[in-house]
Amino acid sequence: MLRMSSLFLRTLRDDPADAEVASHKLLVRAGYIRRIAAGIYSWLPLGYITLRNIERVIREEMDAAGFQEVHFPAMLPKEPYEETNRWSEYGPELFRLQDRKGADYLLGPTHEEMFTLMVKGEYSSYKDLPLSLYQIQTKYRDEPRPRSGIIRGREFVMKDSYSFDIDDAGLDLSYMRHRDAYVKTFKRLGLNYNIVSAMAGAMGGSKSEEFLAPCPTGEDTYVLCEKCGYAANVEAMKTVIDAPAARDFPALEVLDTPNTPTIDSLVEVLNSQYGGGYTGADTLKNVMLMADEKPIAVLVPGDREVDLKRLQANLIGVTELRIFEEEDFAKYPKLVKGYIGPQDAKQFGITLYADPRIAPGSAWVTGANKKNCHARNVVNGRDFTPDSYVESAEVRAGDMCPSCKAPVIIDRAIEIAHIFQLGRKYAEALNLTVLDQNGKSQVVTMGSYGIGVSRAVAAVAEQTHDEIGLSWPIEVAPAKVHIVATGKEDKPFDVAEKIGTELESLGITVLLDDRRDPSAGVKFKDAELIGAPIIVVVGKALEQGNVEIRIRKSGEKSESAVEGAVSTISSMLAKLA
RNA sequence: CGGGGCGUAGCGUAGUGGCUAGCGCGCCUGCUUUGGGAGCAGGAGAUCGGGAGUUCGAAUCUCCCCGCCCCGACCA
Repeated sequence: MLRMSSLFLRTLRDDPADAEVASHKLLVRAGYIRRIAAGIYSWLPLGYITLRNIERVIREEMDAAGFQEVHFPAMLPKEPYEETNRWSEYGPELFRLQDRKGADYLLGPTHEEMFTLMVKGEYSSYKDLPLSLYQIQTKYRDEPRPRSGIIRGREFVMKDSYSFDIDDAGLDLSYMRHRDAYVKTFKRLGLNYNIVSAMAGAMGGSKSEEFLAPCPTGEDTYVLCEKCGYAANVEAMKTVIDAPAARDFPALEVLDTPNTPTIDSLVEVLNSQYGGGYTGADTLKNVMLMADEKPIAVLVPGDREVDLKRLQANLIGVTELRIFEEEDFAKYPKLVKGYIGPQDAKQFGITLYADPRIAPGSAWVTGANKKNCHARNVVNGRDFTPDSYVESAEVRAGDMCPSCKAPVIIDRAIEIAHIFQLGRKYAEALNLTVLDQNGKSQVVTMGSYGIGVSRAVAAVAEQTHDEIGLSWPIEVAPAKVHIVATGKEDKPFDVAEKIGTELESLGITVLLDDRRDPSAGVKFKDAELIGAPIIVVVGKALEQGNVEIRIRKSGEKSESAVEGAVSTISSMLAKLA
């Protein structure tokens, strides 16, 4: 039983000056965490219990799914990461250090290499697979900008699992087993979340999903269809548009449009000189980019920006993408800045990509590749032909849901987990193979599955707190019941002690406020700030032989006879679970 | 890395060249109080982020450095 009289805890009346988001403010005020350096936090007793509760739930679900826990060091030698090239690819985000001999080490940002090598060291037959291993470990990433307290730290706790299979069908199965385990885990943690399709991207896998906990202070934006439940990362959002009606457009016509280097200025001139009714959406923006130092043009509707992240995620095989700079324009003098059109892309030696919104057969107003001139009735398929289509235009609220065509919303969320099918990238790089039935060597295929454990503490706090403090779900709370004894007599303290002891004997964790000095008000405020799901007040009601039971979340209050209090509380807890 | 803001006691803060750096919370002692962050009295606690400089005199002005927060870039 935790006792407030001796608990290492100091709650704060004021919000810390360096905190912005609710979880950060409240976790500091309630004495759960303290900042040590940017993105690096210490856990005080209440915080550490909470963190371990989340770990416990995760561990139980992992074990129940048949995954086995192992543990790696946080400090690792450079060599495995050199073999997969990540020693250099990870860049400045990797914490590096040297031993006394000058040998290079790193603090693990993620452990694919180590798991791969561990399995390689032990197993060599298809009969050993499938296998899933996991660990709960402190990770280190020197983030360019740690933020929001514990939500994005440079040191954080992560549960990472890896699956090993002989073939793709096995990987699919392992993936689904992890996905199911995550669904169970987050239900127990009381988190609201959406499972969102994501881009496997640089990790080189085929399938990837993120578990996003919606919350206004989240740093990830994603697309959600409230009608059918479709959810996708902005990068992975598929564009659907109604196919344009087939019709014959008049021949391409070059217009005199002086001083119209921007879409806005163009629309204004079009409407004043060439008949009204034009909007930005009728124009075609031709954005010049360098993809691995090769020029490409990306076509998007004039009223939308190119979303570089989205483009990059969908441009397979391109590692460096940047917008054209002055010197690039200097190398391609035929490109007239502000008046570029796709008509002459082939002639200029530029690869032409189009967003799916630039549908075949659609007609546009676009640059005429001549200063102060634009062209209209520029038809896709007649006057220009994209080399390929790629999702590149920004996604907006109101865009059509790809599965049910209802307008989608854009929502913010905290990424609490990411699962993906890695495939054979690491197994190949580190030569993890097993012999198959025919005695032939096969490269193992892998999946990788992460949960941000310390981040989950913040995510739960974000989703469950209210104006007066934290308010934990039962499985997460540092104590399920917070008993407050008030008054100056011994009796309430004795009764509180007795109820606490009985609850603990039933396996119900208790935080007992047995402090004699602070006034009742102080104790109530602290209890509300700390956020145990049930607050029991032993005080005034004792005159009638009662204790007061409060549900933290709903604010609901009731009284119960002292004798029946323990069973009342335990059945209330069962109902809250 | 670009832009903005900040750094004074454990926490929140006042103090734009002049006396011993002020206040609130918290902490200690005593008395009173005890169901919504109590009252009175007394007390401890500060290299004013660090260094250099200007000045008779620097928390305050100048320069350099360090750290922190926010927006952006970036980010399994």
